Amino acid sequence: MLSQKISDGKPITIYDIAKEAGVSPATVSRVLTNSANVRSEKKKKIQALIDKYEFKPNTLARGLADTKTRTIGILSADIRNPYYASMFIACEQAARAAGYTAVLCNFLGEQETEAKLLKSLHDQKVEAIIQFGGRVDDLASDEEYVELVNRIMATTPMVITGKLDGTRCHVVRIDSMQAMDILMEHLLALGHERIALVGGRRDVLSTFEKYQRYKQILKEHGLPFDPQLVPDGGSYDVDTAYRQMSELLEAGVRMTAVIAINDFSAMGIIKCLKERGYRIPEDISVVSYDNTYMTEIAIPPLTSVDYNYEEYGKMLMDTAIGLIEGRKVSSVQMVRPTLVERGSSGICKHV
Amino acid sequence: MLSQKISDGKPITIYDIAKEAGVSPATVSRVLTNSANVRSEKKKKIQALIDKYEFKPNTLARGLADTKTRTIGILSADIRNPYYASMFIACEQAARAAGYTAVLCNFLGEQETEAKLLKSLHDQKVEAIIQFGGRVDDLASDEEYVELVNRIMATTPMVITGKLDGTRCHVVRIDSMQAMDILMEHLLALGHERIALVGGRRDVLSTFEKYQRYKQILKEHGLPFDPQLVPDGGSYDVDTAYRQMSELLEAGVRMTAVIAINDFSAMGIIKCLKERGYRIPEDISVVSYDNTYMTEIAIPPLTSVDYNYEEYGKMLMDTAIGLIEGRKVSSVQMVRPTLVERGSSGICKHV
DNA sequence: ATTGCTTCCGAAACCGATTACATCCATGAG
DNA sequence: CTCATGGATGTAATCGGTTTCGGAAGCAAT
Repeated sequence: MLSQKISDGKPITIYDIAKEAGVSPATVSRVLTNSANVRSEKKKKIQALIDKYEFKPNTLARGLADTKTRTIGILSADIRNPYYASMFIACEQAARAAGYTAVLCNFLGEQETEAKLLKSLHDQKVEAIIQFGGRVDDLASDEEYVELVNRIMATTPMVITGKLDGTRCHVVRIDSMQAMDILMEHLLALGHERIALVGGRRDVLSTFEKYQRYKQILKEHGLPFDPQLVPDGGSYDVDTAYRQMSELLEAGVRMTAVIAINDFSAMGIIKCLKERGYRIPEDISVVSYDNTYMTEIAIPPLTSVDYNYEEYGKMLMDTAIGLIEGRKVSSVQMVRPTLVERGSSGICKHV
Repeated sequence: MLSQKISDGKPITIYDIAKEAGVSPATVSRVLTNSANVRSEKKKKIQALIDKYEFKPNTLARGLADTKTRTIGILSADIRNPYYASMFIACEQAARAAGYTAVLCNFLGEQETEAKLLKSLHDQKVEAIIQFGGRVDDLASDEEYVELVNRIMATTPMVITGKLDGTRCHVVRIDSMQAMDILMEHLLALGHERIALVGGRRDVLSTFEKYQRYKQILKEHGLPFDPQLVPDGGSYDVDTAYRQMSELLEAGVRMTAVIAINDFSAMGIIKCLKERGYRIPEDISVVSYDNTYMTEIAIPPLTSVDYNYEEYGKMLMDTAIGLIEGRKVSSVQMVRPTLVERGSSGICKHV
């Protein structure tokens, strides 16, 4: 019924199985790990006992013996962000499927904690570390952090979602350029030409890339670039976007569509627009990135770019496990974003 | 700089420290665990070496030796729910502060996975298990699950957020009655008398209690109870609440306020009301439970009952750790909810 | 100096697995 | 009929700590 003999005092060990089967512990271990041939008659007998007692070898003892913890550390900025939560879930599933355990640590945006937890994961002897959020997503590498990561990587492979120049971290990230292409194509096709880009900080890699791509696309389409449409120094939360949008409108900047850097920002933008009597999408279209459940909550529902979290998380984890198990893994992989059209974007009527 | 000698091949062991300090490994262990007196002179010397090499005892070896993993399992329904995410963060912090590691598992609402993960946590030899969501929150206990939990509890204490009759699980939960009191008091004070209760299923303990308390409060105030105002068989998501609310309105049920079972439901309700031209709170007030960040996103911002997640998570973890360390812990503890007033509730004008 | 207590500390057992090495046996080749 | 060969298995070392046990050292009182 239940794993191990729980009601007894001491749990079953490999020795108990060995004794009852009339073999040595080594042989039991061999069938447990399938590491060597065992006469099929004995093998069956041993297996029967393992099943009978639902014997599970002690993780610690095993780990100590073969120096493998079968554990992967996940360093996350803040799991309360639905974006990270979705990725974690995918990682967790992938890990479990491969026989690993994922250990989650949140540093809550604090750089000191970020470093501390990274060390701590390493000390716990996780076999690989996946990090999303924090200094691995910044445009410029933090020297101190690079040094730390490099020391850790001497023994433990790391997979990150951004970049960290000066390290050999494996990277699995979203193709931000393409993410911008998708939204711009969508909006341009609807006839929009004055498109604002609100939220985010350009010292974050993905945000910077979107900004660059935004300019490039305009140029490719022969459209003018108006710096007023792309305020920097925002953030990724509702309030900041609300404020930024207010400033834009108060400055008299005209636009027919807004690209929000994420769904939170979009919510702030929508709030601001509605308060001022704008209709969405009739007067102004709003689109965003992340495709979290907020998109369904918004009125109207929000057109957003989905980052395919399941696939993303699985790629992160598969990469980590691949590195652990010595498989060849490409050092940079891209996740393809996809557009999810909803009611917040529509034809531009101001042309 | 960095924990352990990372760049070297082999990490430092207690033997290395012992040798360099000219003492036995046992003595080093004693200062490490502070388990016995060591002449202060030697102690200092040993401590200096520990600091110098940033030596961290191998977790697995230590765990194997003293049969303590210093790990606490957290079984969660789905961390993507911001409610659970906040609780997990609080648990994680409390665990870390006490020298434990929290291991998170999500069963995503699947009962089979729920049981499997519970067993798996036990097999991993976590020292205690905290569960939120799933069958521990149901009104009626699932027999099969009770049996499983009882076997696990023979060796591993469990702390849950609801109840599980037939087990000795420790309980830390929200005072649902009080949570209802708070909202009803708030609405009654504003003059509302026809108050709908939308969302949730009454086979969930907390929802059932709220429903019961709702009726009781009406009675205490001499107000009539109209079953039409309290549809059952809902859920905790946006869409279901949206549908339920639509049905209510189409059936011609009149009301001046709606209590949503959680913020998600509230969002569905608001959406429904707005689509039909109702103004909030002028025509109908909407209030809810959970006080997640959705409350700030809503237009108008949502009056909601906060469950004090930090305190809640910390209580859960402190209880778990207390049980592990053999302290006396009361078997049922209640978390006090608090009201957060925002713009979605206002004076009843229909009197 | 002897006795009696503590206090301090080292040797060795132990936690529960994996695995290197040695041994044994069976089999097919010569 | 022997010998080489290789598969199956057991013995024992090992992983890196903690902990029991008992001896040695320190100190006060006699």
